[in-house]
Amino acid sequence: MNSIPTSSPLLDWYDKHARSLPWRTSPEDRRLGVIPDAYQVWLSEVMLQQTTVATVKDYYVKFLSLWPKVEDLAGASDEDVMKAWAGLGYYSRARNLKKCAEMVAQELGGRFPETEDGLRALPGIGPYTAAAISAIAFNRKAAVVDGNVERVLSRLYEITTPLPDSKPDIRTAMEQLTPEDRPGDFAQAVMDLGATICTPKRPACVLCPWVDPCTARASGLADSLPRKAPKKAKPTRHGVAFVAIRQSDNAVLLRRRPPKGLLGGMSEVPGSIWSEDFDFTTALQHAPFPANWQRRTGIVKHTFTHFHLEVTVFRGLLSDSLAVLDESWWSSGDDLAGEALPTIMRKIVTAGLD
DNA sequence: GAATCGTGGAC
DNA sequence: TGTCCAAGATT
Repeated sequence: MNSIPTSSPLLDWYDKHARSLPWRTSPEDRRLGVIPDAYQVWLSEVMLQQTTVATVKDYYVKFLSLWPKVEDLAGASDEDVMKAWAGLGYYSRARNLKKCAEMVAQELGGRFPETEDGLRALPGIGPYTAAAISAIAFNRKAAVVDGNVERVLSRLYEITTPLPDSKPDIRTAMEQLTPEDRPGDFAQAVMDLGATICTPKRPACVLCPWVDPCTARASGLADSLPRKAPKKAKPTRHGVAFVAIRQSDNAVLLRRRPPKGLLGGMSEVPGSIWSEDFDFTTALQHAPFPANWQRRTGIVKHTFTHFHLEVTVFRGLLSDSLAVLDESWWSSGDDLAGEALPTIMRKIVTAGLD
């Protein structure tokens, strides 16, 4: 055992075991000369940033159906894009997606740049996504480094330095490992290997095409790599939210969040800020208007990237339609279902309507 | 360099 | 129930 790692065994494995995904050009089709659509590659890669394949699939199909070409997406309204993205998370991706589509359609003649530098200049495209698009859509040699690659190469070369300090070494290794011939398939092969064989826990080393050259496998360290710097604890923030219900049609009062920051540009029900030392004695001061607000039993709990949230929900039943306040609107039925409501807000609305 | 920025599934 | 973490980018 302990040969020098090369791309060949992995590419051979990929030819047999590549996952079939809606945005992927299979190795067979590639051999037949099928050219991937850069728009489709870009769309999928942005959606896949920190998001699982299973979650992305339906959103990808929906977006491609709504906006088949980059010009279609560029011509869509910001609101429609945010509505279609609702629930997928990391909403700055959706804002940047729209900006990027506009730049490609209006300034680049509808064609995505082929180089990493050219791609990197577009909003929402960082080092990973630029390399992925360049390699997958344009068959250019680029070191595609994502979380899978970090894990697979940390084990293959037994890199014991904790992430993120080990990133430079991992990048260098990926640059040297990536073949001139099939850089896109190779990148996807490493990612498929990481997703199905070289998994974070209990890797299936006996099935791995790189088992021979894998030094972590030889030393028994595979399942303990990569090492990572310890994470910070999440504090818990509290707040209140108000579900105003128009009794005639069960419409709910909504408003827009500020364009940047947490859930930026998305819709919400009126409520307080969320803080660690929220003062519940002033809860009703955050209501959109005076009413017979009734506290719902149970608290809506949600966890964001860097804090836990516990929201106390109030419901108010309105017999007459009040004059709608600044930048607010009523929404019911199919309209409500299609609103740009992030998951936390859907939980709150559900709690209010129960 | 460290923080910010969502969500759902696996264990 | 809590933690991990998934095809990261931006500031």
